[in-house]
Amino acid sequence: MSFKQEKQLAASRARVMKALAHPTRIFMVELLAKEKLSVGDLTDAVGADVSTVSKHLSQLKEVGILIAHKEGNRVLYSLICPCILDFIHCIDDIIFQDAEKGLSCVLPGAKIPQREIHISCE
Amino acid sequence: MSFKQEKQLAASRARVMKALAHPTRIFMVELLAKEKLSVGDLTDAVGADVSTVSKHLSQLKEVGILIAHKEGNRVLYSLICPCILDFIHCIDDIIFQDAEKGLSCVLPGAKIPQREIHISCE
DNA sequence: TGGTAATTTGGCAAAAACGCCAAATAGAGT
DNA sequence: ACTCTATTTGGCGTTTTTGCCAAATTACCA
Repeated sequence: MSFKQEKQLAASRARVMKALAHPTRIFMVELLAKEKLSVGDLTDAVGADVSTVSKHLSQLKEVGILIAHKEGNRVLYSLICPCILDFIHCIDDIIFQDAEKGLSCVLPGAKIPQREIHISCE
Repeated sequence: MSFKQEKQLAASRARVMKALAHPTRIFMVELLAKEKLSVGDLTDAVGADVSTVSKHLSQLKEVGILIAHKEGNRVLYSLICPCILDFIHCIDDIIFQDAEKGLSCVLPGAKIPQREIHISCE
């Protein structure tokens, strides 16, 4: 792969990564891993302005993480690729490690939910 | 887990995610997955200002993705948690999907490198 | 057709991220 | 101590992201 192509790939990856790089958006992705939810549902769940939530969802849809379909009055969002969850849980390993080193900012005492499939971090 | 704790966890996750959400930083992480490299090595590899590269590396170190150790004159960085790679490759699934839908911005013809362990997307 | 609820869009001000320069720091060799 | 190389840090202008408001859009229902 050429240098230019490698850069391009990194840019694509960063684009997707960036869509996930926000507390509210990560939170919503996790909720959507369990079930389809409407914009209103998510707005209630995360406690932010509807328009803000809508824009966050657009970003996630834009990069292909979420898909939307209308159901009557509402728009239901759902997670396209469940592997995103493994993804997030891999991050948890890092957070956990950080916590052990006193580096992190996880709330002391907060338990990071266990996952079934563990991608071990050495 | 309380609402506040969930928010906190999402914030921690976003913090790590954000560190990865940059083309240059992702690129460097991938290089570092293969071998330890110095700031100078990476600067040459990515083609950016040294100070910029140094700051990018700091960010990755800050959140516990990289570790640094001095070797004589230089500072060698290396990847702490190899699962980051699975992580990145999961993103590739999304990019690939996007490409199929004509949504993405991957260079046409660019082959996304195959990985051994496939976390399938549905 | 008018009204209402759900969602998206445009706009804008505040905050954060970026990248380069110049200056400071740290180590190796002379 | 002096120099050279490697790296980090401070500063600063530019760009991007964020979040709220108000206005527009869409679908349902009377």
